Amino acid sequence: MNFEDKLRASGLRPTKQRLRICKILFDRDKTFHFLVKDLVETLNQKYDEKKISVATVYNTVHAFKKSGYLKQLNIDTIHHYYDTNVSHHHHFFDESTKELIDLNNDQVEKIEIKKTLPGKTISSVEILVKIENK
Amino acid sequence: MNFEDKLRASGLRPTKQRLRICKILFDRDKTFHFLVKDLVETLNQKYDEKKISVATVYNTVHAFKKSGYLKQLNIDTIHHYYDTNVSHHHHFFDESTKELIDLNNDQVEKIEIKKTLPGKTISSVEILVKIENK
DNA sequence: TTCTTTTTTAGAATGATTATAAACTAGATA
DNA sequence: TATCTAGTTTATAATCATTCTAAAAAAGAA
Repeated sequence: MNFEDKLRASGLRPTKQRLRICKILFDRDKTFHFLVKDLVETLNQKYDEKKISVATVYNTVHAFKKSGYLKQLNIDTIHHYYDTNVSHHHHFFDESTKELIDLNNDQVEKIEIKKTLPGKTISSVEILVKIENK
Repeated sequence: MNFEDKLRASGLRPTKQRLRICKILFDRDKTFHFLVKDLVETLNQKYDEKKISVATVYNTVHAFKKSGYLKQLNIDTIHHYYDTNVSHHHHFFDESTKELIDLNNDQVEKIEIKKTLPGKTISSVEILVKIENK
């Protein structure tokens, strides 16, 4: 799916700013974890004729999250990461570097939750493996 | 361990304010999950002759966290929960009510992580089970 | 073009948390 | 008990990510 379609599928017109955001987020073959402030910085370094506003970046990220192209991760106390890998998977969080690393489903034994809660249904099961330097 | 000792063990003098915080946090037999803002509110409702300042509450909570009497949980996007249950365990997070529920180790099959990362060691493995109303 | 709607933007507002610096207290000592 | 000193509390300001606002700019249709 090209960027224009991705944008239109999210109910957004393919504007210059939004296409630039797409280029950075999806123009790669690997998973990409990012903080919005880093994304803004990257955009403004790359296209420095005119700075993109934080509001636009937030709006676009939210629209992508809503339409399922991004997943939000709350790991660190303050910052919220986004992940371009929206398939079900888990994460390592490197406490030394504050880096996120994907941990695929098939790299973890199936998790069985023995406790059930009446009237409730499980919407997701996520493992966070915190790691640090040996 | 009484509150005075708990405080002294955290390198804190047992002041009136800190004892009040202890009373609310540890004077119960069950796990207690809380947000700092709720704790401040509770304190000020209970002892309303003179309001306790947020700074004191944060300082005390941080000291307890540092000395291992509290565990911090980053689940919700904005708020950070603290948990008086510092033993290793997992959580349900009810997305409908924003409530946290403990999930003990023995209620989950042992998790095996097949992926290893060179130079890194695992410091914790935490499961977050998101639930919602059926 | 011209019109209407959507988008972008700078800057203000918000809300949790942290820092600051001055007033206050605990505990020790004389 | 009075005094001293270090630790504590507090109000207030500062910070930082995020959201809101309202006006200017751009897109797309007619």
